[in-house]
Amino acid sequence: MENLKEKKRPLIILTGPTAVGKTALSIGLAKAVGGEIISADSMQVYKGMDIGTAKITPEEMDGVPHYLVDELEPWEEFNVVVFQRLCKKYMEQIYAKGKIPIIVGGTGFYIQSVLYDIDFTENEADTSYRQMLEQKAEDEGAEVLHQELAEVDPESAEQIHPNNVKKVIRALEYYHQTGQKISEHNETQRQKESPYDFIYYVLSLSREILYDRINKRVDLMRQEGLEAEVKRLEERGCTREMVSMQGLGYKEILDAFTGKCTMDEAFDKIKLETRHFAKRQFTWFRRERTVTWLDKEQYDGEDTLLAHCVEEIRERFQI
RNA sequence: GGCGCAGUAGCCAAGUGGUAAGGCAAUGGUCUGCAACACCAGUAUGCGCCGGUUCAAAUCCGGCCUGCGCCU
Repeated sequence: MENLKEKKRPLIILTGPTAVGKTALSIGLAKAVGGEIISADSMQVYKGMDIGTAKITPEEMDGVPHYLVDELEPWEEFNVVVFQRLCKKYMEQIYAKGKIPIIVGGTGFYIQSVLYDIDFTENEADTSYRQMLEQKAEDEGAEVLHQELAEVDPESAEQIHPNNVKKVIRALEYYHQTGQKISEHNETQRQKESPYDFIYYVLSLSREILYDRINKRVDLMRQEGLEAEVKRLEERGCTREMVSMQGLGYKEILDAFTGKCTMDEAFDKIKLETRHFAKRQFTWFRRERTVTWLDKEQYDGEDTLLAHCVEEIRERFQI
């Protein structure tokens, strides 16, 4: 057992709510410990979406290799499964170079998928059943689908609220494709131990300061031309239905373009929804097992914080 | 100074005698193929203040305070 543990490879995770300052810390960290960065961010993968995602610039990267930033076109689909596959691939490349992968980003679910190597493989692209269910939900109501789920997988039905149509459909789809209950599958996945020797940092700030930073950051995005950025994407054929255009800051401005609201309202909404997002991220990280909280206010400046992390990492991984 | 209207949670707001709707915000939570998604749960022993009528008052009566409008 002890032997097996020795074999686990090192992995550093740096996450935290949006606008907390992950990017700034990540570069110093990568340089100090010999790491390369893989972004765990559902929106920064997209090319042409720079301002609204507060994407790191090539200059800011300062020579540190980054993966999963600017890799997909906005009309391509990105989701956990794709993320997991690519992330694992890049991790292998990084290990092969004798470096340590550092996963940086705020999408908790993506991090979890790699950290615990969650098993998603069970079907191929056939979406007809799902589409049928979506149609059914629309025609007959969410309750009906939930009833169906209750018949095949009562545990899931109990856990998933009837109004949460997306999750109900996924559970039904899973059962349809595998003949097994997703509640059981989830339970076994939850028992998994991470195949990595990891340090999971969650950078945090008090709500008050963070919300203030979010508001200011959105104001800055507006100044830097977020509106023009969205316009460009729209001209290239991006629509609200695309995964990329569901990102914060994109869907709202698209709405303003179609006259659903004024531009001022759109920006206010972006601020509000970004704050909501940050709150959800806190909820996620709070219940995540084995995380190391890094409260920025407890440290005397970024350098001190960085030094603390570097020391901890070196000791832990013996480098 | 006089007359009129208004005063319900952080904000908007329903309620005209029977024991405080709703929305937003704030907060907490769920999440295992759309996750920057989707979804859920609370939040006024209290209706500007004081007193009165009544079995019962946010609702009626009186006074006061504050805001707005009009008049002098």
